[in-house]
Amino acid sequence: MDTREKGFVSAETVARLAGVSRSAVSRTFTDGASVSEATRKKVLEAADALGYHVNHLARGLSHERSNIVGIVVSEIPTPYQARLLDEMTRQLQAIGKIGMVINTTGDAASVANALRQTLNFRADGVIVLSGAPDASLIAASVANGQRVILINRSDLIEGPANLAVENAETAREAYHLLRRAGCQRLAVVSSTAGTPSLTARENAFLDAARADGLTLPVIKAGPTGYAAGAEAARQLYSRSGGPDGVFCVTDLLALGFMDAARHAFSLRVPQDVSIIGFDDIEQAGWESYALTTFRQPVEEMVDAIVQLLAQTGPTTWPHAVPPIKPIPIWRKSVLPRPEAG
Amino acid sequence: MDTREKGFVSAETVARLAGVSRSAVSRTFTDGASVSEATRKKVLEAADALGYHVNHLARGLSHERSNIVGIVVSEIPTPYQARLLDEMTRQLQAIGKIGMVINTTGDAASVANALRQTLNFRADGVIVLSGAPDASLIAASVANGQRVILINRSDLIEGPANLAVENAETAREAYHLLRRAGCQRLAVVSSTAGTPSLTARENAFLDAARADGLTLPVIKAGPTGYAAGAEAARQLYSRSGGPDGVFCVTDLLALGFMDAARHAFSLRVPQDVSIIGFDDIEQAGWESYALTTFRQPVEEMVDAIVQLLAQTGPTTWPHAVPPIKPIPIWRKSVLPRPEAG
DNA sequence: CCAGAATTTGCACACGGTTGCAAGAGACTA
DNA sequence: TAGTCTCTTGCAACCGTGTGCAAATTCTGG
Repeated sequence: MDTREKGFVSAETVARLAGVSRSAVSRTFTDGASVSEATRKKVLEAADALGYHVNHLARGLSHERSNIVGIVVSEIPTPYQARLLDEMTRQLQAIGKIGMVINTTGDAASVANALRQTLNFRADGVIVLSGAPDASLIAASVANGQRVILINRSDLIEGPANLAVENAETAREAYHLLRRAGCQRLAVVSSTAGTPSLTARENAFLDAARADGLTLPVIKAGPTGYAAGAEAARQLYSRSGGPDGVFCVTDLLALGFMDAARHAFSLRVPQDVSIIGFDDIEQAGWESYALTTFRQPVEEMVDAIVQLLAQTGPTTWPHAVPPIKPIPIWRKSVLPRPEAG
Repeated sequence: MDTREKGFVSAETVARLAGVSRSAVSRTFTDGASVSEATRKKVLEAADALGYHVNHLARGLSHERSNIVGIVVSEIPTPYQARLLDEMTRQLQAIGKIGMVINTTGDAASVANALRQTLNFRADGVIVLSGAPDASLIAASVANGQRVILINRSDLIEGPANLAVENAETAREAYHLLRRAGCQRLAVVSSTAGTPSLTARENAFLDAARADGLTLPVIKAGPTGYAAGAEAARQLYSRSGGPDGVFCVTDLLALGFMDAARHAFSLRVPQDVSIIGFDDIEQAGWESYALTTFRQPVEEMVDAIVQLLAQTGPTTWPHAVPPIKPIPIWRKSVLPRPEAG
């Protein structure tokens, strides 16, 4: 071994051991730099012996890219968020970048802090999965040359790209699915979280119903998915005339709703009530639920984002990235169309 | 606004605008440095006008701490992992550090790469949640002064801290719980993933049974939790004499097992079969499952880890951090003791 | 108003890399 | 052998920040 006791080893040390200049070491580890095969070999051997690893922080100083991408997120244990985070870190690594996740509570101050962190670390870009960042702060990020990508934030600010899912169209489709299944008394279940996506789904469903002359109850029984869904069922079925068709703006809400409807009110799904969700989280496919829902094509979404991040060039885009279209997944929580039975 | 068009603004620029030296700017943003109130004010105003943010990469160069902590993980969408990741990022932020997550496939090469990344970014420490890192690579990390914390890796290497959960003791407790519930034909359900934790639980349960003169079937029907659990049930019940008491080394396995037992074989839980899990993921508490299980005290675990990371001083510890004790959570998937009924 | 103490400020170097530039080393041709 | 061309190599400047040291300024007390 060597005599070094603590701290990281630098290119200087490697250079001395290999008997070359510090530049030679640098070039050995820089793609496309000019080094002879002989010195490269000497350098690699010395580096290996000393356990040398290029300092990316220092590299990021002179180079303009840090290869760090900030991911601003909240409620990581939520299946949908976790899935997104998984795909995101994986694909970022595939293009040589690394994700720095910043866990927020979702409120403005917390998100502001998160954005500041990404600026402090000179991140190449920020992906905002949750929370509604202040417009001025986003402007600051963009002004500093940072790429900002918002997911499903409806704020129309110039500069950041906004990856949108077709919430409204899909909610309308959900409405017609339930109608065609023969449902008469519809209801919408949402949560008090009130993110732009959820509100968009809610409103589109209500609008479609209004076009048919119906006004529907909307229940928001709490902030978190499963519990709020269960509570919504309790409220809706505690008196007679409960719905026979329910659109839950989130799969988690749907699963909670289904469990409460079945166990607290002995309702059968879909015979007594048809339930339709949104997201297609893994649990929606479990045998106890077999939830009919709309899949968010996470892989495709992340792919679109990562491509934006990968390209070099201008750091602002027209914020109209083509919206992503969820895919209907038929399982067993919605009655088949009468004529199709 | 200002005339700067692209790129980040540096302390130099702020200094010029404020009419002070660059040192003054640096000191304004350094805790405990000596600056007069007047210049601090001038600097802060200029910084605000320009959108200046201290460059943590540069700061980490001279300073010994980067405030980055690597988190090596795989299968993020798994509820248990997601929960751990959530708590980890949250608590790291609370002590002023930031988590850089590296998503691995779990195999040796992938983990090796992950560790190299943390060295490249001069992370203050690495937390390895999954995968079995090569001993030599860990040694390299430790030699470079990086704190390494392994979670539930049984490898006894000098240097890294190893946070252990009492897998064996808890599995033994599970065995006695099932026996006291009156179960006669026991089985163990595990996965082909074969991580040290899972194997430890498996073996301890089998050993306890062997002490009673029993030999038990162990089914490993696949790598991923839910599907492997369901498949295990299919294998065990496809011929007569299936178990009336099952220990699933993971909650996900238990939920899959339960679903298949109920829906494919019309078995009642717990009347026909008692099922006990491990982890206490959120879904275990859902009404459809009401799984009796052992909770891993994630918050407490992460707290222990973060405390190790927070302290300054030597970068190696005696690897005997006091092991964490899971807490039994009684729900409805195990028969109550006969005499207690 | 002055000496001395206390505080603030700027200079210059360090941190660990990258890179333009010019000089050096071979290789090839005439 | 000289001349030209190509490939390597080292020097030195730079990226943006922290900080020891000495000079400059302000404050305090007489």
